Amino acid sequence: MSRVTNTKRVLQELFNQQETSRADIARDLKLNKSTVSSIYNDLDEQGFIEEVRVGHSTNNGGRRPQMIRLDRNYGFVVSFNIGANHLSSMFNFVNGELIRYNRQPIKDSDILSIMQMIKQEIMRMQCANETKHGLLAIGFSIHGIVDNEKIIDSPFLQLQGIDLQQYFEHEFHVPVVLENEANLSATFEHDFYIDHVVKDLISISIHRGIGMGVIANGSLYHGFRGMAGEIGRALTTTDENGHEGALVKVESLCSEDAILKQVRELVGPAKFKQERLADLYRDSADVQAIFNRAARLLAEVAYNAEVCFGPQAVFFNAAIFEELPDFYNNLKQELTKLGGTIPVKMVHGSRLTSLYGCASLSIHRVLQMDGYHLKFKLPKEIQLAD
Amino acid sequence: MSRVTNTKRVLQELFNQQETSRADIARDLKLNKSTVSSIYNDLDEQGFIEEVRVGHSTNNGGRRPQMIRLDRNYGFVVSFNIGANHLSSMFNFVNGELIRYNRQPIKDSDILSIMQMIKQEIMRMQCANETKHGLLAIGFSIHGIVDNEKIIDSPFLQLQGIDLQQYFEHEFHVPVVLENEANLSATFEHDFYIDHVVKDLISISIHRGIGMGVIANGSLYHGFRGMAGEIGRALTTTDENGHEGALVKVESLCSEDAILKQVRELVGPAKFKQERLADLYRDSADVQAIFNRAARLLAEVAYNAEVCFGPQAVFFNAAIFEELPDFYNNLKQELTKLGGTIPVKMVHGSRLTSLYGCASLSIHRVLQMDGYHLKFKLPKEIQLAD
DNA sequence: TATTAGTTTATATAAACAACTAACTTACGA
DNA sequence: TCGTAAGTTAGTTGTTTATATAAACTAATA
Repeated sequence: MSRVTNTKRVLQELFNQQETSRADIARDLKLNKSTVSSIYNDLDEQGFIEEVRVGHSTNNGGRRPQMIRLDRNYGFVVSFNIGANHLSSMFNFVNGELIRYNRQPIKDSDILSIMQMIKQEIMRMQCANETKHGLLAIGFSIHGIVDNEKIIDSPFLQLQGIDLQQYFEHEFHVPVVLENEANLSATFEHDFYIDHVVKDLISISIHRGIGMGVIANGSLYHGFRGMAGEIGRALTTTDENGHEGALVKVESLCSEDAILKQVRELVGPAKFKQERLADLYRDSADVQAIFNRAARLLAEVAYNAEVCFGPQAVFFNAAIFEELPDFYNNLKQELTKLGGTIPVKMVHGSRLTSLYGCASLSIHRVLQMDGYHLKFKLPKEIQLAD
Repeated sequence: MSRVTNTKRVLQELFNQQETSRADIARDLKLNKSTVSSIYNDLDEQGFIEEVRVGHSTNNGGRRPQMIRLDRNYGFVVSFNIGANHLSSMFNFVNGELIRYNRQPIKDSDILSIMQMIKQEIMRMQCANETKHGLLAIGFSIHGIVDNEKIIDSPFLQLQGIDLQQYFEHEFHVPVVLENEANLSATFEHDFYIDHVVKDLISISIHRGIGMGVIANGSLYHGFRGMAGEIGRALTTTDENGHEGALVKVESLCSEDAILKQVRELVGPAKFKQERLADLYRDSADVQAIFNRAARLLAEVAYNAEVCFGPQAVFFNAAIFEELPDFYNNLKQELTKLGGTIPVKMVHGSRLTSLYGCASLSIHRVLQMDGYHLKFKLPKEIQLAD
């Protein structure tokens, strides 16, 4: 093993254990104590190490270990999600812990003014910075196809030829990472859901469109030209009343946007604005019908994915499920009907998943730990329910 | 880099170039000439190297290189495919080249007598052996679910509790590998179709059942408990005449076995035996209808897979396509109708793909090169057509 | 004579090893 | 109860060993 590899393995150990010691690391990695000691000194010099406390001896006695962990004050990363009406931003310490989450409305959808907001947001945090190295990386959660750090298609955001990565790398002199939103949610579920080792999972995101992120063999799977998991673009027929309908995209029928649009058209814009979605659902069989069809379609899509990938678990990220648990329960029933057998999980706090996933991606990049599994603590704002 | 890694990289280079030289390897791997020289001597001692010819100098002069390649006479591997009526076996040199292919009928389907045949087949080759190390590994192509070298489910072959791996490892003292048939075909397409670099592909096999093998990020994807690609088990409705039918497995409608059974029932056993399948197809609209439905179903399945995985190419391995090209063309049309855009390839010589894939797997195992891409020469008995 | 292939020798890096110090627990005798 | 010896564990400091590189070599060409 080369020095570089061993250093990465020590850093990984430092990251993944709550706290550890040099002796522990040597035992776990089957390295000599002196090797670990040497690498430790390198890492310490770079500011990666925080001494937590002095540990206990065993019952047999012996010198007490100095317990250490990754120093979260090494630096921070920031992630952005440009939504339909809001710009979400999240700052995280290098260990993934939350520093600040913010969600601000976007008045006009002009890309330049959004970029201005992003810049301000970063500069504000840079002023308040108390970490050793400050800003380490910037990440963007993209609602579109991303291949090899390049945005191939961005249906919901007009970029007007602007290269986000290039601009912000020049502005802040740190790496800028771009990744598809569903892929980032999948990354979140893989890296933060660490009670169980899940190396193969799919994560279905339902927001303005529908996307699926895939973790295969413990790492994100992009497919050719980033096309993996583009299930929203799958075609289905609009066969409503028995007679065969036209071929349309799945997401034009059961994305959050599409569903809300159907409900709005059904109940009228006034009532739609006044009442809560849950009330509209409860009181109207017609509204329920819209959701039932969406649930059926989503179940089909999820079932197909389950058969193809044979994952260990399926995750759903959808604010509309949180708002309307009946919708989710309906979907689960439809899935069972089709023959689905894999555990299905629903994320409470789906607004945050792609940002946390983005933080993980940035941190991997900054630490040059791509391909290494870093385990993050599940934030308390997010729950994974059945 | 450690010695072990560098040795593997040199061996990989030796494998993947038709012929090369020490100087070339040093340049390609960016290693020092002396490092390569040292590793070369190790490999030479082990018998991996064959000196081919003395190369040419450049126009500037200079000593001529000694051209070398992997010595195929290092040893051989053997692969078996236990089919419905036949036992296929294939012997390959360590570089993947064919030594012998054999297909013999199985009189009774008793597992013990099949094992006896396998043993004899191997011993016969061991007698004729002229390679340095003889038999290196034994592989089995399994029509069923395999997880982590264990057969989870084998619907077409009654194993009666016999552990193939354990038995043959004890008998011949070489590693025995087990892998799913569709996965092996996918491995073949990945490792032998080397004109284009294809890191993400799916390979659909239609024989007694229907299976899909997946190469993701350049390596075989198994999914949780080997369940990836079990598309034959997907459910579909038997909605024939407008009214909704029962849920049945896809492979119960469009596997080769299922199709032939339907045709036999339609035309009667006598006629089915006498005439060629192509003639039956040409002469009967009813027979065509059976195939058309199968084509539609297969297109659906393939399209779903394409959307989920976003592969660079889709391969079909099916003897029935070779026998009936119209069936395949039909499938391609249906795929286009659904919106498929990915290149589709059909394998001529599909009987051999899983055996060649198995050889690749065994060779990877023997050389301890798992995770390294070894490029094999496409055998002339197999063509990949559009 | 310049150039390239490949080997030999010397040197630097880094991992393992062995022996060390530091700091603890336990057992036991006074 | 105290004190001390024996045993255990953490972590450091030379020393040895493995291995990659660099430099200097030989061999063989245009």
